[in-house]
Amino acid sequence: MEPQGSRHPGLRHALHRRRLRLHPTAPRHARRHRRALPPVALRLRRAGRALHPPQPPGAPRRPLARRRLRGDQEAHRHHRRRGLRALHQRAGHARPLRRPSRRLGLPHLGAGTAPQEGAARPLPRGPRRGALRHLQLLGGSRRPGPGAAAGHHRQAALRRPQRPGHRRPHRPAHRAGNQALRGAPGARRGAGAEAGLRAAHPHPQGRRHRGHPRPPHRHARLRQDPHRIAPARVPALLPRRGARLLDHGRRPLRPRRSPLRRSPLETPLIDRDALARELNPPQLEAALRTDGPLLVFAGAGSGKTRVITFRVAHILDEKNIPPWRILAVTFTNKAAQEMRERLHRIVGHDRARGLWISTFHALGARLLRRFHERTGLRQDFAIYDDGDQRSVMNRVFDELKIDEKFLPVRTALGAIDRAKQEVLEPDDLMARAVTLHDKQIARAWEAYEKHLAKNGAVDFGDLLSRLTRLVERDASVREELQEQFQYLLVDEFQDTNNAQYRMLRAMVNEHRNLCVVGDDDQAIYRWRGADVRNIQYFKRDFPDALVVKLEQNYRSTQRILRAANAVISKAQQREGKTLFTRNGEGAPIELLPCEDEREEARHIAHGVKSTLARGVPAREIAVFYRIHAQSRPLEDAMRAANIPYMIYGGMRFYERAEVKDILAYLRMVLNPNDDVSLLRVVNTPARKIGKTTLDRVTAHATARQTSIWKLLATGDLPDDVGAAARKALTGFYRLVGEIRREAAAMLDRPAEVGSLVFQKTGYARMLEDNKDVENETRHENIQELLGSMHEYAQEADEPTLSGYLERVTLNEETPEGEDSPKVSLMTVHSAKGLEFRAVFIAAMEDGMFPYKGTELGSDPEEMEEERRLAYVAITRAREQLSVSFTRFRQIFGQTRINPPSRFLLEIPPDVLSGKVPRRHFGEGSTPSRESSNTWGSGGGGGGGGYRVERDPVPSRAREPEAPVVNDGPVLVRDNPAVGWQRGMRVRHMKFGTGTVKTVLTGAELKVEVYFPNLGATKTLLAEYLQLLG
DNA sequence: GCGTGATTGTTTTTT
DNA sequence: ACAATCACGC
Ligand SMILES: Nc1ncnc2c1ncn2[C@@H]1O[C@H](COP(=O)(O)OP(=O)(O)OP(=O)(O)O)[C@@H](O)[C@H]1O
Repeated sequence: MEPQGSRHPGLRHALHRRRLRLHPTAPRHARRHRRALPPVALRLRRAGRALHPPQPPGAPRRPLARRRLRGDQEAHRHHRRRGLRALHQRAGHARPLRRPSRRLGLPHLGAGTAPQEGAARPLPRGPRRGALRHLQLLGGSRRPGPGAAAGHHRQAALRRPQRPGHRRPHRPAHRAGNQALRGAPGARRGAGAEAGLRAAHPHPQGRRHRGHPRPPHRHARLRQDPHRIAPARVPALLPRRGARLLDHGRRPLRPRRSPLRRSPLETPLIDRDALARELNPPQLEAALRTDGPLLVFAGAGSGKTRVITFRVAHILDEKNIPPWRILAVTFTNKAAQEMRERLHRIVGHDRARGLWISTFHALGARLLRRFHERTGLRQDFAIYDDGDQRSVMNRVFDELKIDEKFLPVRTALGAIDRAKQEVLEPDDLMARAVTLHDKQIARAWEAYEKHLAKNGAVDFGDLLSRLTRLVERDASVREELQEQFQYLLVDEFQDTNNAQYRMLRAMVNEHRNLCVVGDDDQAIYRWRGADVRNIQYFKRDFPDALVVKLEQNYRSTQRILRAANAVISKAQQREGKTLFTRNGEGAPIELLPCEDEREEARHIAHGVKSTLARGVPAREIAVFYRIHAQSRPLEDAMRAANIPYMIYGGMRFYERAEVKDILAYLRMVLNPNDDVSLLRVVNTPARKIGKTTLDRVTAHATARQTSIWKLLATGDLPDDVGAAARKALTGFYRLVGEIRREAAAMLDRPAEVGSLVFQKTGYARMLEDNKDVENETRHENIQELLGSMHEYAQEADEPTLSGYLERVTLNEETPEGEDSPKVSLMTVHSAKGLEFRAVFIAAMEDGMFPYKGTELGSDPEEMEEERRLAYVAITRAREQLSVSFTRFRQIFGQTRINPPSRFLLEIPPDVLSGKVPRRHFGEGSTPSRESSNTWGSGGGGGGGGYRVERDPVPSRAREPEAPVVNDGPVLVRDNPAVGWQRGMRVRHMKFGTGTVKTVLTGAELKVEVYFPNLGATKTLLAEYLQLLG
């Protein structure tokens, strides 16, 4: 297998690079340059959006009149008025997807047979769709894409191996849930994982399992079942949510993947019987009680999302409510995507079309565009990301002469963001400002808003606060929305903030059909302003709400659940809930003690390999870490082990300078008054427009209360701008003007505009002139960007440049999915809501996970959130969970020595494969090199533990650059304080007593010590410290 | 105006 | 470790 990896949105994808033949840089070669400029052979593809659901093959595009759904009529009028301008969000449009008609290797789904929400099914395999699409592209029904990018795309597609269609067993492959591993679900029912749980339910045997009666003891099942379904034959064994990740969110666009998609008519309606089959009694109640307020309050894996999806299905199918009257929202893109996907699966693409399923932010963007004239925004307003915000704020600070030392820009922006979460305005902040600091913030905010307005932009926070304010204050908007949205549903409600909750409350109409679903134990976004108390507020505000509790977990093994429950039970404030499972005991949770993070990564890679060897498909395996910075060694190890993996988040593709440059030009195409974008690119490529000139022009623009562009247009430049600079500025003005004129006719083809920009601005030339590897990479990245635009244009209903830019800033762009399954690497935060058969959690150490809250005097709430995060992490696992921790960890340029996570110590020993050592060095025992892998009690313990053979060659971490790691034990032996570690009490002759915060290694052993009486942390040589107690 | 080398922070998690 | 910013010299 080819090593491959990808990062999304900033994808690293070596294999793909090769396929694309964009350039021959070998991954290894490329990697060398990653530091400076990660080589990104990003293959972004426009992901499926429920907002723009596809149409089945051959389905005629619905007539405009019908597609133009109520709520968007107004927007549509605008659209007409303004031509093709920036109208990209409308319900219910679909571009016909060209794909082969499929035959289904499925038993007939009888009427009334509810499709399994989470269940994947065997699918017929036609030619690869991606390839097909491209072939058709070549066929020329579409205009040729932009230059090289499109060409590469096409060629790449052509070159990609075309696997022959696989034969699928003629039975619905249920998801390989922990239960039901043998009893194939009833064909009749098309049921999923829970099939095995229902004694009453018939169990027609799958071919493979014929003759294996369901074992009487569920217990034994997990461990015993040797009959894992071979992954290769059952691609349908997708992780429920992981599927989205790995299948790259295009599922909704891929009807052929769904067995339900033979034709819309064959997607069975979700009638009461179907519901009753698919849901347990409390779930059923929650799904059926469509009217009035409802709170589903339940632990992880209890089927909350399932309730939402079936409830929507029920509203659609039984109550015949048109889809555009149903709004389902959550906080993260992933959760939204998940709902969307599941809904499409159970209800079919056709009936799901037009549902409003989105994140709060995307909803904000969509509605603000629809009502833009009520808020004084342009319809195609830009959305500013962090960097843009910072650059606006820098300018404001210059203007107001605020000293960054006194008030860091990030502090100001943070305060503003928080204020926006509370739907406040600058005046409110000013009114409650006490200190000069507060006042400066309020002043800065005011100026900041002026700049946004002038630039025709909003920031992330605005998407929420402006919409909330609008709905709360503008009666006509409110009425319109209340009229439109008859049913509101919120997933992950515990992670909503004030603005979001208020938005919901304002949008709900007199019927109050608001269903919220959440789990206080999974509240992990407090740091972003989310407030779990919204659950309480909901009960207060809707006292007659039906509260449904779900207590059965359908996801995890007994052991995993016990571990999770143990960790969360120690949480300070929680409502408390029961959560049990009828699933099997499962394998012990495997402990992987490691020397350092490289070894840890190798162990994990090894573990992943064995898991794969056991037949668990790659897409059912995930590695979690607390922070992105941990991903690198993991990636390296995966690559070294030839494990296909995919990584999420981290350094984003769209944050790369060259990409942002092009995007900035594109924003200028839409709105040249966008000073932020202008300043970004005015001298890129270099045009001899220097800082001095720009400072002057900027100041002038501020003084004139106008945009830089307008100054250029009128020639109203400050006197002290010299002739050369003037000329350069005029040149830039002309250039952008020309581009804009040319682009005007192709705003519906973003990639062409992108290509135009790339060429005309001289950006392409700049990269070609100096052909070093970095520039090649940049070039490649831009090609990828163009490729993603092209994809977007192909798959969006109504592609617009503004629509593309919005997708990018809202992070909705998802990575291209090769069909090859991949192991997922992601942060725990991104994992929320997903589930995997096998999960590896890295760095379970105090100081890494929990990452925060371990220091003296830190907010206890931080630790609480870490705990909940640990709960989330553990509960993602269905069958197998491995946790690792290291003795030495190099992170942020330091080597730290952390004890194993306190959360591990709280897990009952009987669910673990071994003992968790309390600290790294046992009393008196100086770990020697050869025993370094067996400190603690090693991973031997219960079944499933494996030992990773020691690398005969010393790992790089132990080579010269980190001699202390090598000699660690020796140094430690030299010092009476055996084994320094965090949390130790020490005395220093000057500073008194303190607590060890961090153990650093270098030429000498240093530690960071916090001295409470000083209120400060000092870095000291360990030899000056005396160990207490 | 531009390129360089030094310095200085900064590194959680997401929209 | 690393990026972004700054100071300096051409
Ligand atoms: N009644 C049921 N019968 C069979 N399977 C079920 C049932 N309810 C839920 N499941 C399955 O259990 C798993 C967890 O469900 P779901 O994701 O909806 O839970 P959740 O409460 O949203 O979890 P989380 O809070 O962790 O996001 C899914 O695979 C789902 O299909």
